[in-house]
Amino acid sequence: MAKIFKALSNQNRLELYLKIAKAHEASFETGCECFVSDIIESLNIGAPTISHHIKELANAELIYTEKRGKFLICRVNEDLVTEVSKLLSLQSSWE
Amino acid sequence: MAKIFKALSNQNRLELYLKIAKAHEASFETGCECFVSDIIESLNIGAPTISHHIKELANAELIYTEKRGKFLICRVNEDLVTEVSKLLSLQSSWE
DNA sequence: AAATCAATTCGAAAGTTATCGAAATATAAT
DNA sequence: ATTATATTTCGATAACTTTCGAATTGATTT
Repeated sequence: MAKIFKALSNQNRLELYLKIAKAHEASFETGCECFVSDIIESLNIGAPTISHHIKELANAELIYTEKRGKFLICRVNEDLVTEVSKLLSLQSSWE
Repeated sequence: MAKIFKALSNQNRLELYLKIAKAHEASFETGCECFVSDIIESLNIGAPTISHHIKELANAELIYTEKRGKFLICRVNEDLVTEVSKLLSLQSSWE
């Protein structure tokens, strides 16, 4: 569980995740996909770093990735986010 | 926000937080308090490290601390946890 | 087949973090 | 007053992270 928090603990990685989540939302009807190449421009870090961050998000299972041609597609793992959310909600439901 | 996740991204620190939360729950009627000295024994790290971790949790505003005599009392900041939980819930409410 | 484009791998630099033991501080108990 | 207890500060070290540029791979376009 700490692993999941760790994946979101870096500013750029959190933004990356939120962008994937947002793209997910925007393209819901077209299949919930997100191309990394679109994201690279909007974050102020290089492609190798993004590649590394994506791997960490995927490793924490916060996102799923899939190679399509020369592009990489990212989708959020909604179930996991729901779980984390539930754990935290539990923590604050005692009053 | 990444700061909050970072505070929970270390295994020992997360356990520490959960113990504080749990003690909080258990001692609700007696004032929602938690003594650090009780926790030290159950985690496998030294007192200086615990002191450091507590400072980080407090710095992220996940907990409040208060010195009572020679003891330190920790309380969880329920509002903040609720906020994080809400943010995450939003992320997974698109379907 | 050559050029282009997206992404990855590699190696390195700089910065941050977790943890420790020893010493210090502050409060409480004897 | 001395001793014991809880926590903090300090300095050090080892491990980890973020980020980069250069080189590489794999796929598409020309």
